[in-house]
Amino acid sequence: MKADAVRGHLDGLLLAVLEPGPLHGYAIITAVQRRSAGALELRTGTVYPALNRLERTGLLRSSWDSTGERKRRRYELTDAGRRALAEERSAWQAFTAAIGSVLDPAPHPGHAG
Amino acid sequence: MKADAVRGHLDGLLLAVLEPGPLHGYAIITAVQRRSAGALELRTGTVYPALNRLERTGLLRSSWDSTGERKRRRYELTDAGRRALAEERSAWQAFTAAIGSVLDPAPHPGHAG
DNA sequence: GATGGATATATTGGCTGCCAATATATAGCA
DNA sequence: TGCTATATATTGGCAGCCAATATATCCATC
Repeated sequence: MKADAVRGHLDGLLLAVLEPGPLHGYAIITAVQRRSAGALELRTGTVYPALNRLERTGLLRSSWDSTGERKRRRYELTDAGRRALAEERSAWQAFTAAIGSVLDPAPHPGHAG
Repeated sequence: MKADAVRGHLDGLLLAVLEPGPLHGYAIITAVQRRSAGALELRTGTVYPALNRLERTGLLRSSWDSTGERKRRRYELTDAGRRALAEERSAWQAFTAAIGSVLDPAPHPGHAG
């Protein structure tokens, strides 16, 4: 998978892995990696600024998790974030349909043949 | 569809619309638009440099079409272009599988419940 | 014969958005 | 004391597409 591949779809990825429940940044990275079977290896320079931005725009909320060990920032979806995730999913459907139909055109469906 | 959406997939689109037969640049743009049901509107500033690049790298070959009317440059796939198209298609499959599996994870298939 | 739109090709400058590199710090193991 | 994994953060760079612009022909309309 080429490095730049997630361009334009990053927000959806981050929101999606946070859907089941809160995670901290590092765990978000490993979750994306795991769920994509190793295909997507996001960089910290990609993820942390993005999380920050998503919090600024109200799609995520964060809190410092001090339950014991290392300091972690725990991110969770807001209601707006859940709505945005739904939009990202339908945008993804539209995107793959558009590119897919050019890449592999359906051979004239409909009107009997 | 956001303007920047084709980023990273442009070459595949151009190669794909040329698969059935040669086209000139303007027709390539309208073909992409038609095959995507209007979702993808490529710009000349996107397409012409890309066609040029694809010719330089040997995936396309071009010739000036002087059969009558307006001057047109006719592009067609080379053998390398056909191979590249096949690669673009499998890369697209891998890409959509990767993003898709993060965006809509399959709920634990296999190993019985 | 002038205007305007569709067809057709081409180039330049700019910006978005992700990556690579780098920095810092803790914890556990050898 | 050194190595690896965990954990967060920032900076600089640049690939790649778009917007804007330029040119030219053909055809319809006025």
